[in-house]
Amino acid sequence: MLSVVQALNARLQAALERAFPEASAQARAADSPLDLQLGPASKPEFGDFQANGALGLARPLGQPPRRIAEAIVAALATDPAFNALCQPAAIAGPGFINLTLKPELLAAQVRERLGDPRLGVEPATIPSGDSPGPVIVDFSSPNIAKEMHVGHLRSTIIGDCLARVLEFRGHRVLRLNHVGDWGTQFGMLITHLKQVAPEALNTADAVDLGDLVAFYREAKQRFDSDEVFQSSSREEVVKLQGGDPISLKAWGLLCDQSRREFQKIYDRLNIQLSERGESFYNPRLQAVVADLDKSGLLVSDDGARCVFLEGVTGKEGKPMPLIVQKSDGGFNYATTDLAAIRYRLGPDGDGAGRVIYVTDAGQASHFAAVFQVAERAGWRPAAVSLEHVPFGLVQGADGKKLKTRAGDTVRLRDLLDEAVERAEADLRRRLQEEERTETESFIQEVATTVGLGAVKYADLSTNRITNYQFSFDRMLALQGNTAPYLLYAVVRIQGIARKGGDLVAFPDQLLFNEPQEWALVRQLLQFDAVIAEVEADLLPNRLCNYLFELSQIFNRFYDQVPVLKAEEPARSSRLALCRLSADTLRLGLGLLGIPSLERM
RNA sequence: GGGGCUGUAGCUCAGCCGGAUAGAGCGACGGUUUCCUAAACCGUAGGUCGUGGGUUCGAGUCCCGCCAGCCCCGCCA
Repeated sequence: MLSVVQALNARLQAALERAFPEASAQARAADSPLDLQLGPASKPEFGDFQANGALGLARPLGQPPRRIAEAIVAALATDPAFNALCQPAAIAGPGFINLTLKPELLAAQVRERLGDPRLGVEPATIPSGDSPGPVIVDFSSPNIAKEMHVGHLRSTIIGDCLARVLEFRGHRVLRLNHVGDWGTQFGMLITHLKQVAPEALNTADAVDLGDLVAFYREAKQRFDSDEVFQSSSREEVVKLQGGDPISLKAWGLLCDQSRREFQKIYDRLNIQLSERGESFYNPRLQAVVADLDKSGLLVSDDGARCVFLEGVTGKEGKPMPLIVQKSDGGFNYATTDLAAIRYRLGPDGDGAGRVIYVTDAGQASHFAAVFQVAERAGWRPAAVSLEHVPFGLVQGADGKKLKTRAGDTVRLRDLLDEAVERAEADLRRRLQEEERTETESFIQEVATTVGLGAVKYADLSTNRITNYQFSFDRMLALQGNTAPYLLYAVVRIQGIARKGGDLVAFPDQLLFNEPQEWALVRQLLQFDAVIAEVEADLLPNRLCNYLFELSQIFNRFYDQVPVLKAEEPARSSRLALCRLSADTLRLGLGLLGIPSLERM
């Protein structure tokens, strides 16, 4: 209904101009045009929209707000275009203007969306002329030679959802997996493996990933305590970076092995990603430093080469540096991130129009620093935005970082297994209670969809910036703001279809009489506005919240208004609401990365 | 010491550009099934929006101070 909002706003502006021509002209001349503050109604009884602007205009116009509202309402009353959209505007309280759309208009809007695969969501407007660069979503980013753990959960799920929403809007999206596949950790690992498990370095899968993780831990320990080991590790890094074939082969084997493990998780979660790890930027690191030097930003300090940040002071009020080349000549993650920005924005690289980094909130200052340097180096074209999309920690029931009972980090694989197992146990218990019999493949499909969907939904449904408390019991609960509740709403509609409801053919005119129908109509028509919001604010919980409310409103409708047993013409119109509800829920869930079910 | 984030019902959380009487779910208590899957629906109770100031017609929302928790701060990522 965004187009309706736009039209309405234009009518309000016109009414304001006619009611207060001098003041409007003056305000426009002063470059601060009067605004009637059109927004959604805060309560259903106020109608569809409300304009709050009259209150704020009282002072500049020197009149009581109610009289201003009256003048605007009077102007609206004589506007045919307004009258085509709305019932007569009403003034309430101190000067709010309440607007209610005409029922015919709402019914026609619903009719238009039936069978529309976009459900009223406009494709992103592509500026004419040169083709716009892709939107890059940088997410997931596990480390080679480590297993994916709960720390990768949020980035992976949130990043995928944002990418899906942007793709649906019609943007070209590059989903980049910036895996940690380079740097000192490989020096350590390779050096250690040479001594304890040399076969791992020249034979694929000679050791399994779990062992590799253990070797990694050992290597790290030796690195921290053994100076000889430390220096041979550094030599190993130099060899690797220099392209030594033996080191490169070993590195390649390790990466392949990890990659296959990651892919299992991504396949399971149905997540597409293009790997472009840190190593990709290795040949481009030197140029970063050279470029910063050329633009006069580079300063040598204590043997390290760095850029001093503006507006960020450390101890004793001195500006903080961002180190881009260590005193030993090596590069660090800041260099890699800068090289990535330069490549992603540059005409010889991706030429991106928007770059989104989905990483934990702890890296906020790092990204602020890196973005600032990129900015000052002149790498960011004016229209391009670099956005850090931070999220909070995953916590256990104790409010601390989620760990296993033994105190280890939780492997993602185990976490997903447990979600599916619990969903399966729930389902089997329910089947027994209801004396239903279902095939094994049905049980597996439902358990998998519910279990994985619950994990995703729980993560996406809270505002990502806050820490989030992980709880299998809550996310798998059958009622409340959970994946199973939403999935069930879809299933109920499928039930209507199975019992003979035609969800395909509809009359030209839809007729609604019941308040439950109108509530559903109004909610269904908000979909495009919600998608626009998610695209702008990158907050998936807005979409979750919308879908939850839609499910609630649908369930109320389903409970209180008969569909199949209704007489025509009500029956067809109600079936139309069922159809649009199902399509909206399925599409919405799909954008969250959650497939829907026919039965459950 | 500097910076960031958070603080809303017993618990978990929403709250958009500052708008009308601050919302939801869970939990608690009470009700609804000859009817499309009750994995649902309806109702009741529950609040000093951490705290003190300020801005204004109006503040959970904006600004400043303070308190509490978490996170980051030169050669790890």
